Amino acid sequence: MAFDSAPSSRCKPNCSICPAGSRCFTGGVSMEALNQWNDAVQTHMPVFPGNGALFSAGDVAENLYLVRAGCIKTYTVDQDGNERIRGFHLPGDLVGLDALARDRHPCGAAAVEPSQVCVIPRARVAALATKSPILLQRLLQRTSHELSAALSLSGDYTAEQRVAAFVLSMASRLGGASDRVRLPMTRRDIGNYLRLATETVCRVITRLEHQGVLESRDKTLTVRDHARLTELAEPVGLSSISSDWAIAA
Amino acid sequence: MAFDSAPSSRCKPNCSICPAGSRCFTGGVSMEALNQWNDAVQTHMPVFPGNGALFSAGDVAENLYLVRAGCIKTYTVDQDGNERIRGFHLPGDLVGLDALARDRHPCGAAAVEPSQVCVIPRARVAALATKSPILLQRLLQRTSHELSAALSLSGDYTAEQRVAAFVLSMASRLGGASDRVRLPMTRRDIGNYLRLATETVCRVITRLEHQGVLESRDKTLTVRDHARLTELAEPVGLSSISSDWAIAA
DNA sequence: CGGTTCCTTGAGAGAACTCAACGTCGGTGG
DNA sequence: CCACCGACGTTGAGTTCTCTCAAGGAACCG
Repeated sequence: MAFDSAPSSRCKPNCSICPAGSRCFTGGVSMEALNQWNDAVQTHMPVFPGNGALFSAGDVAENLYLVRAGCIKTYTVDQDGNERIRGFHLPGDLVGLDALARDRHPCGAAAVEPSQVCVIPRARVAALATKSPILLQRLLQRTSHELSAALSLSGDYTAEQRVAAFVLSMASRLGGASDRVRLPMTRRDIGNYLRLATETVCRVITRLEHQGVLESRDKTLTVRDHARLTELAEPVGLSSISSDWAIAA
Repeated sequence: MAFDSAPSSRCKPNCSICPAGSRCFTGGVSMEALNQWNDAVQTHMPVFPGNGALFSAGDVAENLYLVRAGCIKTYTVDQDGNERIRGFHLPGDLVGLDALARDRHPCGAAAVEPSQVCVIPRARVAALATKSPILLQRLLQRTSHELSAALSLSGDYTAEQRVAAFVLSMASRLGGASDRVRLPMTRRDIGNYLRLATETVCRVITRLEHQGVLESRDKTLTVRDHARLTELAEPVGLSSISSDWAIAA
């Protein structure tokens, strides 16, 4: 909410030199559509953990955000004060999609690590969607991808399956070709997102380490047995969802 | 799949006399938008349980469907053959939204009870979305509502909370003012959807009956203690999602 | 160098699952 | 007409997985 009204930076971004690169929402669209989109982007700005939220649940949805760098989590807070993390948004991801059809944000958003987001006024998004079919399609696409991810996690999977799917999903979305995955969020956040106790997340990672599937060091995991991890994650179906973003027309 | 290519009925529906009435996706839009929508509706047709699916996961998404009457379930089948129900679609609900941004259906759809659906060719939907902002908004709205519902159920709630939320959600979506709720699907389907064993669903309903909260008779439940049921369901937040469809502009 | 947060490991408890059995209902065929 | 069969709903008993509670160590910060 603090940032919504008072961005601390006001430089106009240029999509062609964005660090999110091809992982961006706009990846692969025509130059014309990209320029339309770029025109709609008002500014980009930094977001830091602990410095207040990007926006809070119930706030008037003024903007749509696009993660340039870092990691943004969205969450709801129930009346008992318990946080429920709805998703982690990585570079190229949109934040605030679920407010497109409403006036207000149904969830809050905050940085997990020092991050940067592009700001797109909501009115510009709506206008753009009617002008550019490809961007409209992308919006629907991302929204339905989020839907699929949510549905995937709503299954009754074991802790091992959930963690395996999460690791693979993050690896895929971060787009690195290497086996190393840096998880910027805390174990508590991971557990909250996967609906597991923090301790269970730790235990599972330890167990997978003993089995030679993973290696854990600080916040970085190294995948040692990719086949086994995939086998574990397969029923959840989370990884297949995030990886086809770039492919779809 | 069978129906996708060979509808057994070909009568052009008229939105103004539809049994789904105001609960429909189009509820409350201008007459002009409604007519545009009605033009896009190709036909309506019956769907029966056990007679094959409306469409299957992986099928080319040719149409969007709108439930006129009955109940349609959408589901995925994992490689072990286990069905995972993603949602129940009641009169006025759209089926196939998650395929809007793709070529193929990510899930299958089948009737839970004898039902009727309107058929809208996918190409017409896309065209309509760019022409009519209100219909586009409704599409995004419904998609994000489904997202919210999925996220609600992904929480780690107790069996009692899940069942309570489900009953209230169904009651609200069926739109009846009475305390009676007919659940057309089997206990197995309910359990599958809520990620509970069939037996657990039974036990919970029995327990709620003993507590004087519910009364169960065949497939119809009667809510005796609405306050208690709401209290139980509240943390899940499922009921609040489905009930504001008619309100939003 | 205290204080805080995060990560990790252990022990016990509880909720839901699995396995199993039984009653009911509706359809089928002898 | 009735026996049989399968699907569904319900209830009981034991098991398992994850959570809760508890504690210790490591990293970070004022």
